[in-house]
Amino acid sequence: MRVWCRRRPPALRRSPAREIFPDVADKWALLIIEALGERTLRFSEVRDEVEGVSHKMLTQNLRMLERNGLVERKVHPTVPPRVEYTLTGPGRALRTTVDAMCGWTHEHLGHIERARERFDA
Amino acid sequence: MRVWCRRRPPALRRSPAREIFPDVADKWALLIIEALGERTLRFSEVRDEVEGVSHKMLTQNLRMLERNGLVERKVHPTVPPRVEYTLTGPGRALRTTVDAMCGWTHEHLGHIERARERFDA
DNA sequence: CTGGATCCAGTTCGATACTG
DNA sequence: CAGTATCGAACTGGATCCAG
Repeated sequence: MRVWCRRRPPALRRSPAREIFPDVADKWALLIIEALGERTLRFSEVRDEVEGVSHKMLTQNLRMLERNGLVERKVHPTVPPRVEYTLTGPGRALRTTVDAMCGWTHEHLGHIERARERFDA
Repeated sequence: MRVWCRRRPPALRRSPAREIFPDVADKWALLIIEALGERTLRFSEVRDEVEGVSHKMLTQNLRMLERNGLVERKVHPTVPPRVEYTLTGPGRALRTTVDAMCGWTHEHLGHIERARERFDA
């Protein structure tokens, strides 16, 4: 298994990875992954954790993440149904990079806000 | 300056960081940041580097990145005009996390493709 | 509770044309 | 070359309703 994190990864141009990228570089996808973290959450719990996500967006994105093997979906055959979502190994690996991105956001919040003020003037 | 990368960053819910996040967690924004890297590129060079980006998307996103202080825009008053884009400090910091995400994509490409086949069946 | 389907308002995006 | 403006097609996403 190649470890790309050490050196600069290859360009995304014309790469098959480029086809994956849009699924991953998406606001809702990343927020859902971040919300799940190490936990196992029910559909409604994820919805409560991810501020502002609509029912539709949540199902769509959870389905997409499941399709890509980032999230495991476990259905309990009860009534009412209970469906639980958990990050898979690769999903958790991606989460660490999302964490870094969230960390970056918090760290540079001030810089960004100042830059915006300057720009908007 | 708090360093969030060590521990898990705070939740994005109801945070001012959450307002920044959509700008950053965007396909074109991340691809542009990745394309710039440590280099200084002209508008047309960025366009050539970022596969499939339209003129309009590129201007919009470069403007947005500039507004957020992630990219510096330098105009040379020549004719024809020459405009160069470079990542700022925070921009370069973000790029390292984007690198990690690209690395993750390459590393887990196989897993994702297999998961997709399974799911689509 | 979970989730699929439908409708449609609003947005996005690409193409095109035009400016300095 | 870089950038803006405009237009229409395509898509997105939210609301709603129904089903298991």
